[in-house]
Amino acid sequence: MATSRERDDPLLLDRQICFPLYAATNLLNRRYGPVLRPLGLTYPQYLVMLVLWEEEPQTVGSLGARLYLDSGTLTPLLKRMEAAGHITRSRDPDDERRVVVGLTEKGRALREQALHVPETIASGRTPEGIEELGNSVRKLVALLADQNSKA
Amino acid sequence: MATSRERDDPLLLDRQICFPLYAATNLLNRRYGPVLRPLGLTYPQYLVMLVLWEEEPQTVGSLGARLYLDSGTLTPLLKRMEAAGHITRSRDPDDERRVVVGLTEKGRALREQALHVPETIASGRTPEGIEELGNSVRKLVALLADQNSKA
DNA sequence: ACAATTAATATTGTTCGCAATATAATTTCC
DNA sequence: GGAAATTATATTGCGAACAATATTAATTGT
Repeated sequence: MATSRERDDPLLLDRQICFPLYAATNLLNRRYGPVLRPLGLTYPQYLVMLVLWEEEPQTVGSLGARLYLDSGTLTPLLKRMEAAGHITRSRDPDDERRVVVGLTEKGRALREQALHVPETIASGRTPEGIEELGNSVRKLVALLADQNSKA
Repeated sequence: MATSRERDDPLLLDRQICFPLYAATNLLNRRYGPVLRPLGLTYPQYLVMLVLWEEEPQTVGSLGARLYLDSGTLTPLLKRMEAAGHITRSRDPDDERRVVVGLTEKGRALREQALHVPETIASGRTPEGIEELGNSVRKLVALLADQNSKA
């Protein structure tokens, strides 16, 4: 009889593409934690700062579009960042539905310290072809985002 | 003066390898949700079932080692799965520190329905070289897990 | 044998992440 | 110009995910 360990079993954990992505994300998040803690940021908060350091101000919606997160996630996260003094939140006078997110001086200054983060994370052996891997996952993200938006 | 938009800025969001992994995981989780809901499973619960369908019973520790999760995550998750009737939890009589996790009949039967999950998720266009991508991410996971354990 | 150490899991507190829903402002369309 | 539809954000409720700590059982050293 067929067992659950057959090579062509579609449910083998090691055949799931999703699982290594899930595991890598958890492991990376665990690695970023101690590095970002001295900056007073969590990993998703760090991503918000990366976006704001590139372009500021942004609306909640534009941040969500860039990071693939919705307001249910962003609103409380941004409130915590506001309480920590990193960002400002205010209604757009021209369209009161929008909330405009900007950097405080403290938030802008934090960029200097954050410059060390990437190399700190990458210290130690970096796997072969990490650049190519990044590009492949970016394509996957684009495809998933496109398919999700159509569904 | 140097702006934050320079091509070699280490803080550009699009240069971060971590971000596409994070985004892909979120997008995939969002896609699995509706597919798994009829089975009464969340995505991490589905992963636990995949492991148990391969080999049963398992301890909390062996599940955590396989999925790169600790007891703080697994204990409440397994309790919810027990409450849902998918699994059993009991102390190992030979070593009362261990909690042994097994499948109920309902949990075993669920495998039939789960057989359709992978193809349902993969329906639609699959990106070029998805196999190779899986292997690359698996290598990254192995490296990260190794480095984290040594730290 | 028994105190000290180690191992396995559980608990607590905080922060995501999302679906579903609610609220309020703006556009559209007649 | 005003009702209806749309847009943008917020709220609620639930399920992860993890650090730090606690609890209990097994193992080790003397």
